Amino acid sequence: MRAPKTKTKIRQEQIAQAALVLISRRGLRRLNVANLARQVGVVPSALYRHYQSKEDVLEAVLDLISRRLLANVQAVRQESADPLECLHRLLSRHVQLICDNVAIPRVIFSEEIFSGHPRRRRRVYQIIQGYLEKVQELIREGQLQGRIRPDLAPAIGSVMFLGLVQPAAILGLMSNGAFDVAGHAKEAWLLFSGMLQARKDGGRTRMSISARSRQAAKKRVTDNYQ
Amino acid sequence: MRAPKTKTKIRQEQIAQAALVLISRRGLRRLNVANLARQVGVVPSALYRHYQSKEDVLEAVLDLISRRLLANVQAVRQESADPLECLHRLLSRHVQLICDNVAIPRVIFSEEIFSGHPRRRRRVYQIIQGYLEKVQELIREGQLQGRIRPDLAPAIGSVMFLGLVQPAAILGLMSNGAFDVAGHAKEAWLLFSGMLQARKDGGRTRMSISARSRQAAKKRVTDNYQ
DNA sequence: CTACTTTGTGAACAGACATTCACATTTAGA
DNA sequence: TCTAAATGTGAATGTCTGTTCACAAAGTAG
Repeated sequence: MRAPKTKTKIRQEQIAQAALVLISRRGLRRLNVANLARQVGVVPSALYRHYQSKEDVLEAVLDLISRRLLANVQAVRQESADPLECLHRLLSRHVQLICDNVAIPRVIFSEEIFSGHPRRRRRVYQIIQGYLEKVQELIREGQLQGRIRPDLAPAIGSVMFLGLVQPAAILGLMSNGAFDVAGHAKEAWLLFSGMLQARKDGGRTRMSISARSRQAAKKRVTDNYQ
Repeated sequence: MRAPKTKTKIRQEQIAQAALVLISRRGLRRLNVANLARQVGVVPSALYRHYQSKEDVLEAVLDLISRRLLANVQAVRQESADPLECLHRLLSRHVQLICDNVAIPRVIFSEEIFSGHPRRRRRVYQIIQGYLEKVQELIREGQLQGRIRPDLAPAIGSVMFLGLVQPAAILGLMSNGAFDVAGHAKEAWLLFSGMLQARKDGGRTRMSISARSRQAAKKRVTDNYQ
């Protein structure tokens, strides 16, 4: 049976999506051109009309992942104006995303990335850094509003934020879903958010953070943007 | 040139070590029997005198990793009696270990594991769980001594502990060492240990934690051991 | 010294896999 | 309608890689 001819732009999208599905199902390791073609509904050699190599397909998959990650950031920003609440929602969405789409951690943690062509590794690094940037922005805004302790370096906080999900995600993958990722994230958030709001000294109430600290946070934001 | 005959027990150790070295250098993906044999100083087929398959070599590598992880736990327990101090030292040692030995995160995060034979995946899961167990014990002891807040579930705390290093380790891998793993761990520990010691209510000093909370922690220890 | 076991070697095999190419079919533009 | 470009197909190729096997050399027990 012959597959209907389809514009390259659309096929490229189909192929990337199909790859994501297959990776979710069987892992990056067992993603080969034959399976990918079958999933799309064409013959292996047809893929080469739309991508120059398997490498390029992988790159497209990375773009897909990046877009989905950043879409979550955009979504939570529209749902709430409170940075702390945004972070909370982002955590939930992130968990949801990687649970629905196991391919994401599979690809991000994959050996193929670490030891693969440096170009691909740099791409993944960019993706993670891009995501971290967004988290840092939220942290800075929280500091400006006095909802997050001003002595927290946003760079550290953002990586710790990732740390709330990442080990859990890995355990979830390896336990075949037995490990309760969402449950962990929920508990971990309670502790983490407590830490975000903690005061170094015990004297003041949560909302009356000193003006000097607020100034420091403001300065850091400015520094980071220049 | 012919390699000297060597007892299987010793060769097995050599092969596993060599594999770890090669994985550190070039990644699990590019570890093949040819390279491995060359590193050991024998011919490919010779490996099959000592291991039944490449799978088995990988298994031996996992054992090696497990032993090194647990050795750190044992070491810090001898260095200090204070559970909190133990955790701190464990963190430092862990960072040191994975920096010196990039193969460990490479293997643990590898796709080969997630999507490889279920037996291997279960083995890695066991290794991580074993490590987490030890961390949980330290947390429980800290709770008994009133140094760690009693309302923290050790299981959550232990996974969060892992989260202090894991994302950093990945960033370290992908940035080619540009990301400062040790620096992050240091900062993250300050925040994390603050969280461990935080009180839910603001009324008491750190050392006079309520007897009831201590009792709760004690009970959890008992529950977990039966 | 002899016989048996263990370890090492080189060659060869087999399967998986990405990629190429000549040819067929469909689409789009003039 | 005619032609050229775009897309799909089947077969074939070459490479990488784990594994096997018959044979050689070294150790070991009697």
